Amino acid sequence: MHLRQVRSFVVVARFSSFTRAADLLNLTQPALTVQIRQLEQSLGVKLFDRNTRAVELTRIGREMLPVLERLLGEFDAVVANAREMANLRYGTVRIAALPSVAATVLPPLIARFKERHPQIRVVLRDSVGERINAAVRDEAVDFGIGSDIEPDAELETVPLFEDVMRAVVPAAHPLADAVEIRLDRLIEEPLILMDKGSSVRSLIDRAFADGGHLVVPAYEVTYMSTAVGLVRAGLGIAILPSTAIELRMEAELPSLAIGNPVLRRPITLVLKAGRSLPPAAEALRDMLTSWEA
Amino acid sequence: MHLRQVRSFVVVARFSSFTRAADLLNLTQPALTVQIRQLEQSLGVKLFDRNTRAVELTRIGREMLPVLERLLGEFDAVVANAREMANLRYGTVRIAALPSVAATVLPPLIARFKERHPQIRVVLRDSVGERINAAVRDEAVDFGIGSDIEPDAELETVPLFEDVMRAVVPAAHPLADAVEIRLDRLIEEPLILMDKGSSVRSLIDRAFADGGHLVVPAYEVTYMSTAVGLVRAGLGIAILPSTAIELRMEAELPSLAIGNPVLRRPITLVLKAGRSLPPAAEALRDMLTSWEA
DNA sequence: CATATTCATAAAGGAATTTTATTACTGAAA
DNA sequence: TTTCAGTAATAAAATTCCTTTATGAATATG
Repeated sequence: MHLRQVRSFVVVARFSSFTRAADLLNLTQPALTVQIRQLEQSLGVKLFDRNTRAVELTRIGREMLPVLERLLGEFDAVVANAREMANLRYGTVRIAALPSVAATVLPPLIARFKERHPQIRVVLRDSVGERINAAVRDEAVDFGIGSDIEPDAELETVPLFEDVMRAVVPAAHPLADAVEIRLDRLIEEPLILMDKGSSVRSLIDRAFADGGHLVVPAYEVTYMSTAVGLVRAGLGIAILPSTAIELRMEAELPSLAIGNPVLRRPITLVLKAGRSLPPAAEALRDMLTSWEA
Repeated sequence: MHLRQVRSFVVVARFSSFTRAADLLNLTQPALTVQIRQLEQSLGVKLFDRNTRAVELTRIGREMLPVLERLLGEFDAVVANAREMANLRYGTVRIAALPSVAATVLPPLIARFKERHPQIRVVLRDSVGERINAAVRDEAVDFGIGSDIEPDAELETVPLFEDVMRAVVPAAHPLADAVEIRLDRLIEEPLILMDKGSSVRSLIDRAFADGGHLVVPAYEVTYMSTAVGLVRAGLGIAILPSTAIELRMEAELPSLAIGNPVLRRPITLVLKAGRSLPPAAEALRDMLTSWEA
């Protein structure tokens, strides 16, 4: 049985006429006659009683019509649904991102995306690096945004931008007017750092270790806003990603570039290798990769 | 979208392999590749991520698989259902018949039919002549069995057999040993006749009228069994169709042929003109027309 | 590094479907 | 009753579509 035949059956039944049905279907009448005959043969039952003057459903045809019509409608709905996904008029994008990115870079991007594609749902999950990779691996998310991804055959990474660390100092601090500070100079100050396990912290620990230092932070916090609060209270200097600083504090607190070495954190897109994305996710990814910060 | 493509989709998904799926579908692998590509194009979305080493559903493919599988199953169920009807393994036959026929000739016939086709349901409705025709006309029944059908463009009739009227007399009646009786001789007896409106009664009234007589029955009954009861009580002579007498009373009561004129009632099959019958109804009709009483 | 396996592609062949042209039938009108 | 108009069925030709054959490209395995 072919769907085309079923479609023809429904139209012939509706019009009680092969000629008019053929018109609507953009077919010639003999083609339609053949289609109905084939459908009847594949079902083994007559669907229409027809002569040159009238076409009428048989009892069995009458019984089958609503059933087949419903099934046809469901098929069409599936197709329509798929096409809406293809046209970005329906769908969901699932992302896992580092909290710093999820809180700063992504919101305006997602806002622009929603503006363009209001019917697409975006699910954003903030997680630490390792969980991002895991989520991408089991396809719990369409893609992830992380940092410092170790090479993994299952994962494919695309560099997005580099996040440079800056030192955030209290307004009253003697360094407040400086432009840049060397990393080893910071060791003398009470430091406010992110928890161990965060990608920002690993980067800082590694940099200090490379310089022969061991950091003992004055405060360890989970959220960047806490770090900012501690700085504002004059309790120490925080080392935070520049994206977060630019977006969240504006001119409120002074921040200094860190030199020698510059602390860079590459922010990368994480994709499951060899897997295509749903159209909506692809569109968002494209906006992300072509994005000028 | 074609059902064939959907079928292929399901099989490829099940096997995660074009080659093995093609095997199962009795196709070559390139043909299958083309089918899946076409399906993807008609839907506008990728269903599989594939390389030469692995075939895996995309997220959208994974979402669509159960839906399409269900729809495919429903289609197959419709086809299977139709084929079972064609093979007389499922279906219903609806008949409207005169009460005398419904009570006597049909039961053994239906019994034989059910023996041969146990899964077919037979719905038998007993009605008077006019209602039989109406039921056939609006296709409330597949066919009818009546008598004395006036020509009607919408109806087609097939003679089945002739029902001959006989006089049923009480065992103690002086005529009990006779073989035949003339119709005009019956007028002298107390007669037990069916209600006006029944086809048996019309036949009798007409016959008497032709002979210049007006019948005034001693009893008018609705059911033949009532008539038989009255005869058994010695209250009169009943004029009943021979089929009914043979089948229901056996040797219990004597009955006489009626001569000059013989009262015949043609029993005919009534069909809606130009309409085909469902397979089950056709089978029962065939048994009926080829039946030796 | 070679090999075997697997999916993709292109061209040729074959199958199925559609169109064109015609016939046969039916109901309505002359 | 006959004719006419309209309709579905049929047959053959043309076309479209699909499948196969042959081959290529990619990748994991030994």
